[in-house]
Amino acid sequence: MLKIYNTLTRKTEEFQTLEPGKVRMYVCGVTVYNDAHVGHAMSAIVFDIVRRYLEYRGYAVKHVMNYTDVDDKIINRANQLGEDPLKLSARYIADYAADLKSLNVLPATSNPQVSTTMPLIIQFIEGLIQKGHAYAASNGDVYFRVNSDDDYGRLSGRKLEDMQAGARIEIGEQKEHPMDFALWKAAKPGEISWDSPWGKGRPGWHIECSAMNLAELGEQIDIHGGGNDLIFPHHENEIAQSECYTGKEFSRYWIHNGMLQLGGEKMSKSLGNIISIKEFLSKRSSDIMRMLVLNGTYRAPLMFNDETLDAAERNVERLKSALKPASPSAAGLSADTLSASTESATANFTEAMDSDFNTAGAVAALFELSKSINTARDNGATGEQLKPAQETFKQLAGVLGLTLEEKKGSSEDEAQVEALLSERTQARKDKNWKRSDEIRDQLKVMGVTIEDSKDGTTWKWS
RNA sequence: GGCGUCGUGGCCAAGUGGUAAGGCAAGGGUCUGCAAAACCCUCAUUCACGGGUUCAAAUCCCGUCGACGCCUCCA
Repeated sequence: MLKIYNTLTRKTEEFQTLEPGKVRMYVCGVTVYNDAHVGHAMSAIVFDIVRRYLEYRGYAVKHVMNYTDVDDKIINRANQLGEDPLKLSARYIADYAADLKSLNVLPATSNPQVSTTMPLIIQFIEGLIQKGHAYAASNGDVYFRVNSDDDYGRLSGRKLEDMQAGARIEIGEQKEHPMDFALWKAAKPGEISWDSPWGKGRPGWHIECSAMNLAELGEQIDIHGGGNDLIFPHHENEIAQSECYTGKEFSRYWIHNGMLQLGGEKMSKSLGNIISIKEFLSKRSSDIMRMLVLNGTYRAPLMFNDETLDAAERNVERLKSALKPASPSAAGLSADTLSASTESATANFTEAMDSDFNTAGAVAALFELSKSINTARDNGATGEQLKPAQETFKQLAGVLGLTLEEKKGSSEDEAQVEALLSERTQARKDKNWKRSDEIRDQLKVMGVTIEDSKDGTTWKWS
């Protein structure tokens, strides 16, 4: 039985879907105006794992991830670059999709955008006004009336009275209550805008997600996810809008990932301590990023530094070792030692993942199995004997989204490596250790690691 | 100041009442011409601190200290 920690109730609860066998999941995506960073990667990977595991458990998952392509920051950036804001965001949407692909994150079932959801957003706001949950100000802004929602604050555990200290009404805003938030913002001169019953303008940040949820998944969903920095105000406001509009409970489970920590601080655009996904992937593999996430707890802060990354890299290498083929000279094992360990590893894997996606425990189960496979191979197991365990191993690693693929080089480089290796093999036959070690050093510089064994020499790019 | 999450070995970290998973690093060993990889062994009587509940607590309760996140945009 799968259990999930629900931010809404602050408890770990049994997972039950609205509709048997089907999961409707909405995850807040990114605002597209510059390169995505490894913090975004963490979030994308966390929910990719959630999705993959739900599918492994037999659910049909409808996974929606939005793109915020209408926003102040996009407009500012577009002005700086002298580019059309929607062109700018289209560019970064393509860019982010490519980043996700290189991180082995499965594409969402759909990726709605604000700019193409405009009629529904307007309809949504009109509905809220009709029900008395929103009001239009004379300047063309529309605000959500927080006092009209008795439950306001229940996701973040705040009370309106407590929040007023920090709240301020900006100059030019015409709010009834300091915590009222914008559903629609009147256009400033020269800004991109859409026609509405309240004049030209554009949507506030939160309403888009409520509208897209409704459009893509209906009035009620099973899982709503995002970074824990979105709990307030974004998700709080989404709940308020959606529930006031439909009169029904919006999402049953709220899942929030913790923040990536760089030097003891959250990595974020505003702090400027950013490492982009592209920059990361130019130095390390996507499996290493994913292993870093798997090694931790998705809800807790994740330490991102050379030490934790090096450990993740070693972990990936260790897992890869389980997939090495049997020795060609293997005599075979007389007894089957692997099927029992395969079974127990699978059980441990599932048990861990069932406990609120305990990926660290799931990886530990993979290490167990990897050790059993390697021991069997060392003891002379044949390829046939290793195969079932290795297949299970690959399947479970795949549920976590690990590729366990070796790096690839160009064919010209490979030809050169092969030539050097055959020279080295001859040198070793001649017991010319000096030349043999020279070649090994030379290959090392080229980025090639070699391993000698009774059955010959194997190599890989490192 | 308010709300929330959390403090487990050198590092990352699992474990929410029954006597401390796993990985990295470190040390020793098997194998190897030497390496590398793999495998074996060693590595927290103790879970921030102080009280309390219990036959029994890292796990529950109270307090203290500390870290991080949110309260403005943020995955």
